Amino acid sequence: MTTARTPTRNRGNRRAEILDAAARLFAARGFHGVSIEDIGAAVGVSGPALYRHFAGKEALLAEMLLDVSSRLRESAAAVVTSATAPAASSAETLDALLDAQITFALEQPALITVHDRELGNVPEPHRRRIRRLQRLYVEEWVTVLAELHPGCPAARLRAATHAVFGLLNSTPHSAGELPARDMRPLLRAMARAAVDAAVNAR
Amino acid sequence: MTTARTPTRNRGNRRAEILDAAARLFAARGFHGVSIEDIGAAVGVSGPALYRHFAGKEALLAEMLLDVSSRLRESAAAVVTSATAPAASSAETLDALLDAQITFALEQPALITVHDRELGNVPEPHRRRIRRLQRLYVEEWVTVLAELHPGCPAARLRAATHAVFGLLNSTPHSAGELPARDMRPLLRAMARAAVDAAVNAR
DNA sequence: TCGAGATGTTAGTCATCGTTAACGTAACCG
DNA sequence: CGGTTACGTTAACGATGACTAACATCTCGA
Repeated sequence: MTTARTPTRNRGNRRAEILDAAARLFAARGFHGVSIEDIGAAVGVSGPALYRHFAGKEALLAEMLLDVSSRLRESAAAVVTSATAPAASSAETLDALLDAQITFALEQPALITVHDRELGNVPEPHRRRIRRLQRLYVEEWVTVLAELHPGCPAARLRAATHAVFGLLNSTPHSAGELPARDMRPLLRAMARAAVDAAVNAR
Repeated sequence: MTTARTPTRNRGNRRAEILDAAARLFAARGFHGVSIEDIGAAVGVSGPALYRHFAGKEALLAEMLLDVSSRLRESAAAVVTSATAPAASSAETLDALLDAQITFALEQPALITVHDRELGNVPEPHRRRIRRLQRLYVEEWVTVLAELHPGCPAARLRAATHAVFGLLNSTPHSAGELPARDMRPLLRAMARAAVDAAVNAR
């Protein structure tokens, strides 16, 4: 519990440390169920110290969600654009998208949880930007799925995408059931099968 | 918007009306993001009137979750026991479980949402009972899945069950994307495929 | 008719919470 | 050195919110 390490402590890490602790707390008890004092205590400082790093509680949440949604979106964009150069099959691109999302869900369950629960608590300037990024991320998936099965209406593909996210983001609920080593292939297999079933019309 | 109908108004309905409104509000803004005043306003009375019907805010939540989890559990028990009499295949039993859960998710999205987010806010006497019912519900599924593929370890089946719940409960997120008429078969197909993929070892 | 019970209302309480203010201190830089 | 910057502290302030108290009203059964 001795927090100090060097006289000049963890310099830029405080912000990240706070964001990390806040994510876990928000995921566990919800945005309004966590106080500024709680977050401070989780990183070893107390209360109003957070205002040295963030403009306020909502700003903290906004930055957190903005970071998550842009990271997701960027990872998807990277996968898709890098795949267009060679004649990569849409199926392979989809697998890459799946793997990226699975990695994120397994490594950052708290962030994933907060990301799809707490958007409503972000004030309006940033709210729109986050929604936009989320929409772009979904559309990335929809585009790939559309190539996989051109006849399928976009609404159905969107619904299927959300369903797959629901499946993959269930990770926090089954925490501890299965080690990540087994969880990853299980989720991959289930998600792939679900996507195929959705895309192959009935 | 004229709320009165007969002089002797909706007698026993007030409680149900309150629970319904509270479920929607909790789903949208989280337990701590909703005030007693908000819930009262949603049913046309104001504030402390709720204490004529519930002991408090937490008691209201407890009753809501207890009701949901026992209804789910009962529906699953009914499906399973009614299926054992004839030589119903496990696959058919699983389909019945799936359909029941899909119906619930499509008809009561708010309840489903609150059910897997807000357990942490239920005080301890009831918390245990709700957890117990949830566990029994999951075990009902696991039992059926185990018959479907005896070699599969129970932990894997449990994880798969949670993943399927995640898929089916994604309904609130894709609200409006697709009409329920199309949503139901889509969810059914995706869930069935996901279950098969999970159970057939790799 | 009248008293009881069920169901509201408004006004107040007490705790909690987000945020600001005022103040320390240690490192760095001229 | 001396002063700025970065980062903390504790003490308030104001708002909100859960819950209680005191007080109507309406329906109904004896």
